[in-house]
Amino acid sequence: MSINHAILGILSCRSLTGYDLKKIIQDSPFMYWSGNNNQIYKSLVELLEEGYVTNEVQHQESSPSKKIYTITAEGTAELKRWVLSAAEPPELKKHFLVQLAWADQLSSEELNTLIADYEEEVRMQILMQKEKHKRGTFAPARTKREVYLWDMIHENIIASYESELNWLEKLRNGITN
Amino acid sequence: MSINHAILGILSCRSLTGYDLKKIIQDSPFMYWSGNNNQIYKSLVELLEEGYVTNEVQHQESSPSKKIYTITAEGTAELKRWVLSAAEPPELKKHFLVQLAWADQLSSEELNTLIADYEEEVRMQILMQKEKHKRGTFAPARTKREVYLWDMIHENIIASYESELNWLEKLRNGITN
DNA sequence: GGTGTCATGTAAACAGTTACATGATTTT
DNA sequence: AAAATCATGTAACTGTTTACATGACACC
Repeated sequence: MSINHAILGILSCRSLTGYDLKKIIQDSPFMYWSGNNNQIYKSLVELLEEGYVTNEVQHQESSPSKKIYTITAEGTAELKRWVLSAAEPPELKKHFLVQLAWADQLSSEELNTLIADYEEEVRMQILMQKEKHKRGTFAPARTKREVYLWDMIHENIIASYESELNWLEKLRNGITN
Repeated sequence: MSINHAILGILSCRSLTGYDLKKIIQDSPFMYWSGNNNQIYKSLVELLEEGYVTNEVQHQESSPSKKIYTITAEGTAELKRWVLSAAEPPELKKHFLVQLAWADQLSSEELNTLIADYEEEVRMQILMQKEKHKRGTFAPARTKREVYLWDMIHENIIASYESELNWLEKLRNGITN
């Protein structure tokens, strides 16, 4: 459950509430967790127990009270330790490939429709990612290098989908109707 | 839980035991489930209850008895229904991007090491995929088109990793040490 | 004598999703 | 009048992983 580390990362930029974190994670293209309440609020309790964050309750008139979470020195150290930890290969779960594997029972028309539907989905993802990036809800820019890294993260995601589109074109060309 | 459908797909090629299915799924590059016992044997019970498969117990001298599962007509119909169902976008969970997002606190050397480690991981994945493909434990080849589809599935995975390597090169070039 | 393969299954834990619950304010 | 936003949290379920359990045989 490394959403804890993602939360630590976000909190290393600025202090936020669980509600804020939830929105940031839901809107993020690369923090791939759904960002549901259960995950966020549980993680924050854990991080609190481990001493990686502290919180300050802020009562507000005419609004529910907030808990503003702030990273501690131990939290910052743990974040760095984790960032340096062993890189893992990407987890690529392509449901579509499993469908395609058993698609030989389909007619040419059905197969073409299936492929077209997937292509449509991929194009939609690209649009959504670009839209998210333009609106740019949350992007730290503490140094030039950090701005570059975040741009490259965005590019990575776009490149993945575009590689998928290239493959789809080749797939389509190879299917003799 | 669409591992059920993947199992139906495999059984549509030939009748197999849970143990066989486990090995096939574990060795498969695109059937992304871990293929642990719990998943396989539970799925088979479910598929049996739904009437999508039947099984035949085969007692063996000097070996544990087998249950050989065979797909039914309803199973074949369900498989086709699922193959035609709405295509989903790929699920790309890149742990590394989350690390990179908070990597600005690292020194140039540390960052380079992190990137090099990831590149190594990706290269390793490519080798493993190609090795799996060469050994080719399970690949249906009932028609020319099916052979083509399975080749393209393999190519898709390789292309994904290669796109990652291209991006890594660009990332490395853009980092001014 | 230890490890690996064949073959079945269960238990416990962890991760993740959807939905529920509250309650005030603001927007449509 | 209904829906969305702010803000917290819980409950129930599904999915997934790791580990346990059995037992015979084959290989080194």
